[in-house]
Amino acid sequence: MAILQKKTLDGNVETLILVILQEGQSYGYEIIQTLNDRAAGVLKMGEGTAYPVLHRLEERELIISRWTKAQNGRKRKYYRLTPKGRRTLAQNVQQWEALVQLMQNLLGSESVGLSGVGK
Amino acid sequence: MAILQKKTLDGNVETLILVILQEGQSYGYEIIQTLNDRAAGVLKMGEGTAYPVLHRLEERELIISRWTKAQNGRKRKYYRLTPKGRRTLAQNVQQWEALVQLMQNLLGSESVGLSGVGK
DNA sequence: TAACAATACCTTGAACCATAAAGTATAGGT
DNA sequence: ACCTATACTTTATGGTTCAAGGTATTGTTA
Repeated sequence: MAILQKKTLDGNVETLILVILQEGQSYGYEIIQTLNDRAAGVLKMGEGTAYPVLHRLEERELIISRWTKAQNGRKRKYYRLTPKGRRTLAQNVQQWEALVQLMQNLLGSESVGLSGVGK
Repeated sequence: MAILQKKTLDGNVETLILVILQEGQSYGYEIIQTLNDRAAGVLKMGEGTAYPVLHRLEERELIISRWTKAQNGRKRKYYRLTPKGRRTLAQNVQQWEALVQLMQNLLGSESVGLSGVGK
């Protein structure tokens, strides 16, 4: 059960968060849980990673926030995508797909992985 | 024809170079050309990116170098994988595959990309 | 022959990113 | 009274890519 290391994840956290928000508004704490849940053990994103990214995204106007008071009495900062954020997400996905193609292109020919990594 | 941005590529240059070297020994200048050729316009890696990575890889003993004098009279520093490098490559590939699964998992449900990125 | 392009290496500085760690605050349960 | 879970924040650190600038040699072209 490989846990994704920092360098593997590098550059994709932004996209991951945008994807979650594309499915509907959410707040930091929930976004982290959603991601870690859906990643099924592969990902353990901490708050120190997610919150700075959210702030960066808002500064770039890809998302906007709104403070709310939840039924449980807690304050939550809900985020949702802006049109600009939607466009950026689509571009990120294109970048991702280009990278996948490149990597598959290079990894494909040789039988790398799948062997030789015994404990 | 999307050109891979820095952040997209982040963390994968090491793997890319290890893959090339797994196919046989090579030297910096040639590795760069090979990668850019095979990337077919998606990647334009510069020397300032590749050489530091090669030095880092050698320091970590994932590759070893050997100076040679080529037929054209030029000096080349040939690199080849060490067993440790081979293991690391295999691990990197595993990490990559885990990331691909995660991303596909999250991107799959919604129709992201493929539209909305005009011009 | 002088100039240039291609080959081949190197280093430095800036910018960016993920992350651990430490901190604040509140609600609810034991 | 204490602890856990929820919820947000900031700072400091280390790692990465990359543009830019630099050296040196070979072969080609004006």
